[in-house]
Amino acid sequence: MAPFTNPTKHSNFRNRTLDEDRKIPSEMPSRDVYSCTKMISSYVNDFRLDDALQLFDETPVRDIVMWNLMINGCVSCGNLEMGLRLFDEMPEKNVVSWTTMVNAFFKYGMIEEAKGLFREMPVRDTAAWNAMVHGLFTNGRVEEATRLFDVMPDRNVISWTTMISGLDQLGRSDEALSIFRKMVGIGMKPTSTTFCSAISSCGKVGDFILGSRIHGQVTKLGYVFDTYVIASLITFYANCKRVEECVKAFNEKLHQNVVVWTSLLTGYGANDKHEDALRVFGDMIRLGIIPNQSSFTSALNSSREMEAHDWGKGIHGAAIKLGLETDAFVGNALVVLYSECGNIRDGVLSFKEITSKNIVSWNAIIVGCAQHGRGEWAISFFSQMAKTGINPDEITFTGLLNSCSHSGLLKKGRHFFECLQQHTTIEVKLEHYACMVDILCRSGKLEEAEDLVNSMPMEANLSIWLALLSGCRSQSNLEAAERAAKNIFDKDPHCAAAYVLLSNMYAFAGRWTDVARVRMSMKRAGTIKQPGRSWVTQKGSCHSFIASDKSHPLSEKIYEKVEWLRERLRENGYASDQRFALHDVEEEQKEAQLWHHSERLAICFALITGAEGSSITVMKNLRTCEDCHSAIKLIAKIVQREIIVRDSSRFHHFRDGFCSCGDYW
DNA sequence: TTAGGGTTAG
Repeated sequence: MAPFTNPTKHSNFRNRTLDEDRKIPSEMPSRDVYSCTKMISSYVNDFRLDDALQLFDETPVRDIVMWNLMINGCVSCGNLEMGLRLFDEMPEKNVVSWTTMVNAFFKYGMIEEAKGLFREMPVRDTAAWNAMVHGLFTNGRVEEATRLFDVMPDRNVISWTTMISGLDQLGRSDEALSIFRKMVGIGMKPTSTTFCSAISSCGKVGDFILGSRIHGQVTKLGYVFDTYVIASLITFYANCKRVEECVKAFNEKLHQNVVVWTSLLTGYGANDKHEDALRVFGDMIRLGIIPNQSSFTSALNSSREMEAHDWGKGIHGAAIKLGLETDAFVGNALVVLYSECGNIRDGVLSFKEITSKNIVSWNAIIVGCAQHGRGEWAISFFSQMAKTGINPDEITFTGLLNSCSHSGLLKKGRHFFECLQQHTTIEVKLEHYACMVDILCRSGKLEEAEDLVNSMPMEANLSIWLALLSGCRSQSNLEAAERAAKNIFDKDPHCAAAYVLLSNMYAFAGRWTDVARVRMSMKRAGTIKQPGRSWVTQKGSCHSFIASDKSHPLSEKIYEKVEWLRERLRENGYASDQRFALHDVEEEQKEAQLWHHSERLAICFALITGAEGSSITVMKNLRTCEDCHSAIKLIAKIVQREIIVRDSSRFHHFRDGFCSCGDYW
């Protein structure tokens, strides 16, 4: 070890490792309290509590600063008990010691203990009062915090800022802004911290005028280069849908701060500019700014919005390298990304990686399984969730009921609905009724479904009546369908889905006069049927098709593939179900029409462009027709590829001549 | 220039 001329006074600890430093005090004849305190502080910052405590124990002379630091160190390293023991043992306590302990209790959610300690304090300064107000806010006690602020003897700028940020963070940004106005009114000068919270509030309530005015003020005061202020400004402009202003605020200087970058990334996402968001994410990585949990969450959400499965997978890889895939926010985003991009297997794997699963994680996986018709998986996840002690909420039940509907689980569906109504305090909402109606309809219990709609405690909405109407279609019950349709048209005379369902039902029954009548009323109502559209996303580009579409650059090859498949299917004895063509045309034309449905064009596009043997994912805006459903089962078998189709309500996994929905959708 | 109180993205 290098000799020291005067290690006590002049040792320079910079450029040394903690362990090198560690040797110094024990070799010194009399330890300097100041340097030991500094060392303890370093250990604590590195979460090396044992080393900190050892040094603390070995130090013969300990002043109150060291005691206070050690208490705080125990608490911030997660050992409240030790902190409390030191607090009890310390020979003399000052106001800082008491405040440190009050904060410790709040940190662990021990509100009553914190309040008790505050009452016992022999002396309370403004910082102690501020700690109380802040602690109450962070534990959700808005009213108590406000009351305390009202009665505290002195208020400084920190007291006011605590109020503003506390209210803002608990969703009461309008009240936060009135406190801000009051503060300015009495002549109290806000600091950059105050401005941050006020700007955040402006964004949440959409007060563009006040936010811009504050922006002017912070510029004048020279706070505009403060990273906190910049990040708040970017988010404020994003919330106000002023993306250009976000970019302007960001471009004020070259940033190295991850939060500022993430604000921009998230801001783009919040304004549906997902490509820009992902570009920002790429720039961050190129510039060596290490993305954190939030950056990953936003980037994954943007990938999901773009249905860019391959990009999402790349971002997932980057998250794994940083060990962030186990984080709940990142993990939840991954589960939703994968399941919405048709890849429920990776959704489940990502879910399993999450270390601390929260209600959002459980809901994400249950809803994901529901969308993919994996009812049994969803129910099994639900039982696992119950074992962890996390209580289900209304989303969990929507997911469960949807699972039962998409997997045809009538008994389980009834059980969960009854459970929701009788054994929870969760409010039964319209969507729960819609799911139950769906379950009953799809199990052939049309009458019971109608009874349920008629006996509901609230008025049925459009989607409930539509669920019933769809049920009537699959049961071919025209009479009940007409009743449901009447209720729909009473509410919305423009409902395209209802016109289409009804007219298809008449066409099915060969009642062409009624078909014409429905089409006529649809025309009179000025309603236009939404055209069926299917698309495939590759490397962030969306290739979209409508029926008989010839606009794609690869159109010629796509139609060649269509003909090729048509021939292969015919060889396999496939006969198309021409009831789905639904037009008064020659038989041959009807078949050709079916072959030019958008999903078949999209599948052929994916077949000629995707890698050999890889699975194909197609998204569709409407429900897949039954003929396409049968055809795709065979196509999957012939080309030996998995074909995943997401229609308007769920995912279908076609493989080897079968569909995961079991022809039940 | 070693202890307690307020801030940014999701």
